[in-house]
Amino acid sequence: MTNGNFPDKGKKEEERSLNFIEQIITEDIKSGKNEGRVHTRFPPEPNGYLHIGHAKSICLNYGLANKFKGLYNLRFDDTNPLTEEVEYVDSIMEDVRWLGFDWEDRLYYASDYFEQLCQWAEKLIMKGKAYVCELSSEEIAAHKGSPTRPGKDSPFRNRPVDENLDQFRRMRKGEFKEGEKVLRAKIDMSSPNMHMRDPIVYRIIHAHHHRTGDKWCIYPTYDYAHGQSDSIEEITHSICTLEFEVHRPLYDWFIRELEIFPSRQIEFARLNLSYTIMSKRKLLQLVREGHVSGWTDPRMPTISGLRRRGYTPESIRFFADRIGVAKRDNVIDVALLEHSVREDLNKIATRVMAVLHPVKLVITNYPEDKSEEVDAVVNPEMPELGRRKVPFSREILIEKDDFMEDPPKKFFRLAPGREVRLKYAYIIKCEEVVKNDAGEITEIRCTYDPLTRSGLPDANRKVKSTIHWVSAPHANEVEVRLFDRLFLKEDPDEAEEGKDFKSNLNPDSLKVTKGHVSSGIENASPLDKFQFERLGYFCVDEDSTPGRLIFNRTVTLRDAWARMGKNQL
RNA sequence: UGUCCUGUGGUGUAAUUGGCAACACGUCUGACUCUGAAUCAGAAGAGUCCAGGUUCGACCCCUGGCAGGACAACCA
Repeated sequence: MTNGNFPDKGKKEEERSLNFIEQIITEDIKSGKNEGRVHTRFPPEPNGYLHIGHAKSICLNYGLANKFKGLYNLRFDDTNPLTEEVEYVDSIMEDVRWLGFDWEDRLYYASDYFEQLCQWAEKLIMKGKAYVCELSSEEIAAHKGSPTRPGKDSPFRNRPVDENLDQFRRMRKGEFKEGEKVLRAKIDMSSPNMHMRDPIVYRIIHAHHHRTGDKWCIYPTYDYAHGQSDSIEEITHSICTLEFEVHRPLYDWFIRELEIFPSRQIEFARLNLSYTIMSKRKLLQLVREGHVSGWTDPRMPTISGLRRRGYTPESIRFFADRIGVAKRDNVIDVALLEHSVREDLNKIATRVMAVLHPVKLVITNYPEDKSEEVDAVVNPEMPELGRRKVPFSREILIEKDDFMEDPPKKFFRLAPGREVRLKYAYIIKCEEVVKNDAGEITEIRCTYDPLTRSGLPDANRKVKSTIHWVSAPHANEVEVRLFDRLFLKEDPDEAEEGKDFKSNLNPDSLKVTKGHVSSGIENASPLDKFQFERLGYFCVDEDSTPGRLIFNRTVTLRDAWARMGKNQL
């Protein structure tokens, strides 16, 4: 895995200062902790698709291991059979692999550790550090107190060890109903840290698990399973997001009581992106309620959505690298993500001319029966890819926006009496505008100067701008999906009273239109990336059929003209 | 009226035994241009949450505030 298109990255890596996690690891190595070994892991729960926030975590974990010549594991945190599915397991593996990370033979599941976890639970019981509690979930909550009020002991707290052991084994055998009993760690009901108030270790769930089937009816909770899984895999640095900071004393408590390998938990601030939601729950809601076409909808911040949108793994890794790692809450400007793709796509995307909002242009002094081929570059950033022929004829289509009947001073595209260069072809001059009864422009009539054909010795007369075009009789018709941000507000959760994030959904986040493309896309297949010159980057969608290509707009090009308009408002 | 975490340009991240704040995105100029892209050159923008203290000197150390966030799921 390289960042070939981002040359500054690898070069400056040495000089770049370390983030706080790298500093911790550096110190650990220096002090000889874990014999200098570094082993990280990415532990997704298979209850949804991975999103760009996960990408940050994946790049962090795998990047750390790479940097310190260590190892990384992929581990599914599958301790809740109610919400987890194989569909998610599969998508997660695909996404991590696509991002460019290879876990080799280190693919694990927390569910593989259920037996060990259960043995350790018995160990806690025998040490008098865990007990079976028969309070209802409401009663347990009530006994828990609040952050500012201490809790009360459960009446089952001082059960004898034998009884606890017997009860727990009967829980495992399936003798009880869900919610009837739980196993709790015996710590401190008056701890200022809520997580230390006799947290639940095992609960009864009579449900089919995607991997263990019906073997188990008791399942470990996150707090109990996660740290122990880290320990079993001898993870040295267990990196997670900030909300688990308050769990760390409990994480350490289990490891200490069980006397097992001491993994160390380190927390960092999760990624937030402007105009984007990152909550799996809310993303699921968008999917279920049909606001998007699914988890892979190109407007979704999911890895699979971004992939379908036309993002490259390189661009996402570059982005993850740029945003940094720290502990303070942050909101990254979505413009940085867009900058990341543009930077990569500029270098790799094949150039093609396409007109999305066409208006007919007739070159009146061009012979009616003639057509020719002009010479175009495949990608100016990679001249070695060679050149391509583009058909040209008397009738072409140009972008509506590239013509103005009564242009302001700053507009230097086509207008009556003005000259403009047709990219790769001739300089033309607008002579006449034809309108229909409604006053709409139906045709622009121009003359061309045959001596200005690109490549000719006298072709380089200065004109104010160059526009793209498509020969009307040769145009390939395609479907184009123009995406815009899914939410109108920078913080989608900022909604009016009684409304939620969905009230900020952008009604125009998807516009479907017909595109007319010149040659160059004949052999395109899904995920192929193009730049439609002067418009943006586009990617072939998987919904394409042999007869009809569908293009997704990944991002527009930066557009100084559009920005001028924005500033005037 | 708890515990823990965090506070540096618009945004994000730096400043590594304390030496008057750097980089990226964004913004704005200008050059170049057969993509109003890319590229190149440049500019504006923070005096580091506040108040004390230690020190020749503090973003960095100490004290006290203030602000924001996390924690009361048999979710992870």
